[in-house]
Amino acid sequence: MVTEAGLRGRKKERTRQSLHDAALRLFLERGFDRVTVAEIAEEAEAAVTTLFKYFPGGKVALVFSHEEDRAAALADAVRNRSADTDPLTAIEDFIGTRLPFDPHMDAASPLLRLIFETPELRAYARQKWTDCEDALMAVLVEQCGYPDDAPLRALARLILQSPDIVARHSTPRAALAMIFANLRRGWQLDT
Amino acid sequence: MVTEAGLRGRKKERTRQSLHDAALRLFLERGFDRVTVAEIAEEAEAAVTTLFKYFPGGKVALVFSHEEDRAAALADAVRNRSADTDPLTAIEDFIGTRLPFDPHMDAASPLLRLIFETPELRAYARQKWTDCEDALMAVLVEQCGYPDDAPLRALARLILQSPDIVARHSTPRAALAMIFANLRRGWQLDT
DNA sequence: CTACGTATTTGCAACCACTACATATTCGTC
DNA sequence: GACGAATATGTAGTGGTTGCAAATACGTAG
Repeated sequence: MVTEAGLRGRKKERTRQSLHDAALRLFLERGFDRVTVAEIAEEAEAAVTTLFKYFPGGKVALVFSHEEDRAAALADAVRNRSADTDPLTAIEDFIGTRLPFDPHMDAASPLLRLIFETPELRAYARQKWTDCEDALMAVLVEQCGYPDDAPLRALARLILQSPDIVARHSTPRAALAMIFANLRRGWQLDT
Repeated sequence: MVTEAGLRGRKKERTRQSLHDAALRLFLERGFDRVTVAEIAEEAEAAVTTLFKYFPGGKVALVFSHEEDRAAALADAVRNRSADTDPLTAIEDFIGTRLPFDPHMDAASPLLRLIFETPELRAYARQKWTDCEDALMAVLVEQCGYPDDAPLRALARLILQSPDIVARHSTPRAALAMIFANLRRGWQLDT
């Protein structure tokens, strides 16, 4: 999403950023539930109602400022994969790029710690993945021959759990690979 | 859990039941988020504070009155399985007994419809399963030889998603069997 | 540069889930 | 019947979230 042109657009972006920054600063300083939305608004020099206009997802959404249409991106990644790549590998790669980068550096990242240790935030992050279920299943049905839809829906569901599963792991990518190896063996999609 | 003896115990049970009944009646009549806890308390002739004393889980918990220590029950089911049953089958059977019974009868059940169509309630039901993750992984580690813990944690996670996955299915048990067949092939535990 | 229409912001009041606390009531028991 | 412990109640919050009408700021046409 590109920043709107004009003074208005710039101010909008600045306000959004200001709210996001204020929220992160206060959350990291005091912990998620020791900060009120009123305080965030004040710190960002905005009204509470403005805050909710920018982040309809509420307090939790303030942490995740850069939203993407992940479902569409995931579906694209599978459809436009290179010829020598099977669907599951394309999905694995896609998820891999959305994972915390360096295991040691990121494990120490205060923001990741905050998200990991705050149930509400973790649930939100997880749901952003599971919201892709319908899209993922659609693309699986389209790309893999399979007698029934049910196993593919189950597979989609299980795949979308993997980011949250490996997030607590010390080597997320390795854990992801292990899960995908087992899923591949279990479902045998190939085609 | 057995009802406590004496007048006191009987009244406690009656109050709890009264709150549960009132909540279900109102929820089914108007929908979950069109009912306030104040209304439920009034309908049950109790104070709001009393309501929260009985259901610390809040509004959602009012729907699920009979709580069990599911984690312990699941672990027991695996440990005390008959000699010719493997761990995964024991788990599958356990989950099977906690699923909605008759597919046609239950699909029409207003209560199940309510739970299914109310995100908050579905999330609560799902979490009661996923809360068993640690216990299930512990028992898997104990019962199955496996080089690393990580795949078993992933397996536990995926297994505990299955109840929610198959809940929307027209033939939950068949769907469950299919998922477990794939998981079995994928993880190859067999001991 | 000015005035007007529209997008955005603001403060206010309200709703509701949930909690802390002090007070009252009820049950079991002596 | 009286006393102590468990339970219930009402009140008064806190805090997230929303609706609304008034105020403000931006873009633009004249």
